[in-house]
Amino acid sequence: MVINTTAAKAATVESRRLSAEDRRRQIVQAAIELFARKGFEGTTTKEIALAAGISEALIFRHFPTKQDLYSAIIDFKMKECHHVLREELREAMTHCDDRAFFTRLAEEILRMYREDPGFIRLMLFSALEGHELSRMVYETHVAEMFEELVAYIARRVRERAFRAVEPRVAARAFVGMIAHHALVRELFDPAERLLKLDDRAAARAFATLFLDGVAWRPRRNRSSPRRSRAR
Amino acid sequence: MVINTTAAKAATVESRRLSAEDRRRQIVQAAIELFARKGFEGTTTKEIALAAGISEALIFRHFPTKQDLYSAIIDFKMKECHHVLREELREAMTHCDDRAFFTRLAEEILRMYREDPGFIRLMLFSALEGHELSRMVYETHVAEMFEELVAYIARRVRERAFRAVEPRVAARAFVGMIAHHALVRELFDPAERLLKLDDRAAARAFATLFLDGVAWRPRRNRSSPRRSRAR
DNA sequence: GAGTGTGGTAAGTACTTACTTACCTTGGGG
DNA sequence: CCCCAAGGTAAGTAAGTACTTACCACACTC
Repeated sequence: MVINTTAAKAATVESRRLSAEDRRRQIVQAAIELFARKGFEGTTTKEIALAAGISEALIFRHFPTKQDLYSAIIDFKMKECHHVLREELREAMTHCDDRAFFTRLAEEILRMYREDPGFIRLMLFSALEGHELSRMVYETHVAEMFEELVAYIARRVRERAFRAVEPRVAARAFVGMIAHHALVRELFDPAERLLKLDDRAAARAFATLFLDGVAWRPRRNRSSPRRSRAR
Repeated sequence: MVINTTAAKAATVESRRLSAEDRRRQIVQAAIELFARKGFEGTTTKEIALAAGISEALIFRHFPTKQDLYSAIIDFKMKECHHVLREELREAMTHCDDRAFFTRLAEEILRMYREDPGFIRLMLFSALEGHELSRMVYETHVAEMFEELVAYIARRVRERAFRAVEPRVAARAFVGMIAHHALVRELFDPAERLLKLDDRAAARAFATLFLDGVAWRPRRNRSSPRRSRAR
């Protein structure tokens, strides 16, 4: 098994004389981490250099300006995102297995937030600081996923499996439950004081809630007491 | 009608020799606006001075450090927030008018985001940059509102008006729909390309969705065709 | 093994930052 | 009227900041 010399070195000595491409990638990685933690404005090129274990000058050899480094991050993240819905989701869609579809979708979103919290922080910083990253990701990847979800809901409405809800509203509502929950846990309540819930249980609960609502309604085989559902 | 001299001047001449208290307040206001737009790190004391129409030195006469200015903002915002649920909401609660309660609650949240987008930006920047503001507001005001909502849902579950949902999960879900929608519009899709919806319609739609879910279920007086709601 | 191109850095530069100092200005009470 | 405390500022300072310059080191070719 032949190993790339530079890669081998990088792995062992923690970087000495990488190829330009490897070094660029390494700098981008370090920058992503720092921008996600402290924002673009809050991060200095010196810190990035330190984190990457190199001199500040080397950053500027690879990226003429700090802004160019940010642009490289955008390219990197735009390529990395592969948000075409996963196979099992498509399968649930074609089988009209709503419960499975929405549960899995929720799990996917929660997994994304859990596995790469830096990305959501990057997106938020980007949106707040007015950089392009968030706009680009939102207009391509997020919009694409959203439209697929809308299309599915619209179909289920046509098929009379769903009530006559506005598909775009329903889609926003469902994604909202999940994304808000994940965001709150990441940003505001990491100790989960207000709500402690593992991802699978959350996905199941939100999917159920989305499909059935909370208001009690009579089922065939039940007959519990019930009070006003006024107006 | 007797008018405070300094206040009168402030109103007309746009600030000349204010009282210390008035000046402090004015500086805090200017800082809030800038921190909300560009974050703590992204805002310079010079900019704040310019926005307030005073010299930089004056800021430091009133606030020893930039961080102290931020702390003053926290105090200010903590007092300003008065999130005890409004009267009409309490009324809907006691009357068990679920439809009205959840619609109004959604309207309130949407109104808050709409009227003071700066506040949510401040909260997000605070959480991302790791300052105290977001933690304090969340642990007091947000938690308080959340617990009231949880209590209401729990009661409605006991009364068999709601299915046996986990109240905290349901509360998170409902707030999530609304907050996510408002956040997306503020940060990612101000042009409302993915979903255009005025606040009243949104509140109504989300409340309905929360109460009834999307899945079609037979009603007394209807009999539409319907397909699998598998598993 | 001299030459050369590429990876890498130490030590700057010009400018900005949060924060100071030393000094004016004003209004209201004696 | 005059005085002085409190409001206000011009002009700093030291420590960053993004970015440069001039130079070194090593691998590889001829």
